[in-house]
Amino acid sequence: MNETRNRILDVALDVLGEKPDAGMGEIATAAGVVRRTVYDHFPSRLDLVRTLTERAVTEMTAVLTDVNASDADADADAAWAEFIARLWPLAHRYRVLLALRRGEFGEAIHALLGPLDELLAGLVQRGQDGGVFAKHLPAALLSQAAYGVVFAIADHGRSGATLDARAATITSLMMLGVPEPRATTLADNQP
Amino acid sequence: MNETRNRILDVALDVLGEKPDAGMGEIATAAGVVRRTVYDHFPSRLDLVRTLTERAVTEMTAVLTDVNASDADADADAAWAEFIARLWPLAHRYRVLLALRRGEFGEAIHALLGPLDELLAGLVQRGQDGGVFAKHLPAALLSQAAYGVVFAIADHGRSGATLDARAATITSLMMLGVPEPRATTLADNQP
DNA sequence: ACGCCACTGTACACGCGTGTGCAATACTGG
DNA sequence: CCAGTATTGCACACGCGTGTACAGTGGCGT
Repeated sequence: MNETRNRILDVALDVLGEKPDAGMGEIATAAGVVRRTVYDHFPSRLDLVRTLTERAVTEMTAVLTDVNASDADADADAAWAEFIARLWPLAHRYRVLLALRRGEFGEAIHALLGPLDELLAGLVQRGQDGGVFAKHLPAALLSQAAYGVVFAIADHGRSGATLDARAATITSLMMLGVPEPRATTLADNQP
Repeated sequence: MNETRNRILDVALDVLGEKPDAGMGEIATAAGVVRRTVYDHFPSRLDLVRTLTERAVTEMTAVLTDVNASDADADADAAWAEFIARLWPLAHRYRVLLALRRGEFGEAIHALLGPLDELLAGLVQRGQDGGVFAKHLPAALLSQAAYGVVFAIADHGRSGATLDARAATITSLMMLGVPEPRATTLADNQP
């Protein structure tokens, strides 16, 4: 059934989130299904992981493009703050991507994440050009570092606490070069 | 011979730096030795990794305690800047620790790194108490995030370029709450 | 009732990395 | 030159995860 497939996907995200190198067996059991069944839906482990990643990229890209569209006129720091706020629930859910990017399928995963990386870099670049973000690092690196920290914080105490969302927003803004008072204000002005 | 042992250790650091999940075979070959020989020096893979980690912790701790001692009177941000500057060559060398911390021996490695983490948190705490570091995150988390970024940058373009040391120092200082002008100054005042 | 379909259960082949055993061989210091 | 030690070269056992094969079972709609 298609419901089973989605359940496997959801459970896999949880399981891999806790243990990135979990095997098909563990995932199957956690999904209340037999290993063989998982292979019926996903011919190989890579297929599973790829599907998961595509899902993540799709959702995150949607958020980022939406933010870019609605804040096209605002300062990049405000856009970033809104992005992180809306990204937060996803960041915790897909925190496993951090670990997945290195190891086994790193190559394949990295490729899927590529387009998102470019969007991110673009936003940071806009901020640097506008003078709201610092230029101690090229946009490509700085954006990676900043959202890497966001994911790292999301991985922390294991829950999507709103408190942490605030901290993640502030921290990432500061490392982007936004002064603390302004960063705090932006983080608190989020819905 | 003891020289062989050290060579294995050195090579293992390189190999694992490139590919954290490299097997004993790859390490042995890279060291110009047979797999069996590696096992003569390190009974298990964990022994090898643990030895490597202990070495890293020892060297890094030495740097941090030394900095703490010589800058006990200075502001924490200056101490941090000096710490990163002196840590830099090691950070690149031991960048593999980032990956090692998760996966297989994560537990064991984490334990070894514990004492160092505390030192780090202590320094950040001092900065927070002194008002030079921001308090958007508890010292324990903030310190982890900050030196995580340093290692991440060290892992980037694959060389211990001095330029990157500067960027790493600035970035970490800013996320600790140090305003950009001050962060830049501190980064440039390093020997 | 019947057939379709998802899922189960079990078994097997395969590759791969770990760790061990042991005889043979190179090397080094006295 | 000889002894002792480091290193080599296989061989093997083991565990583990992947991916496949195939017969069996349960539900569900028509």
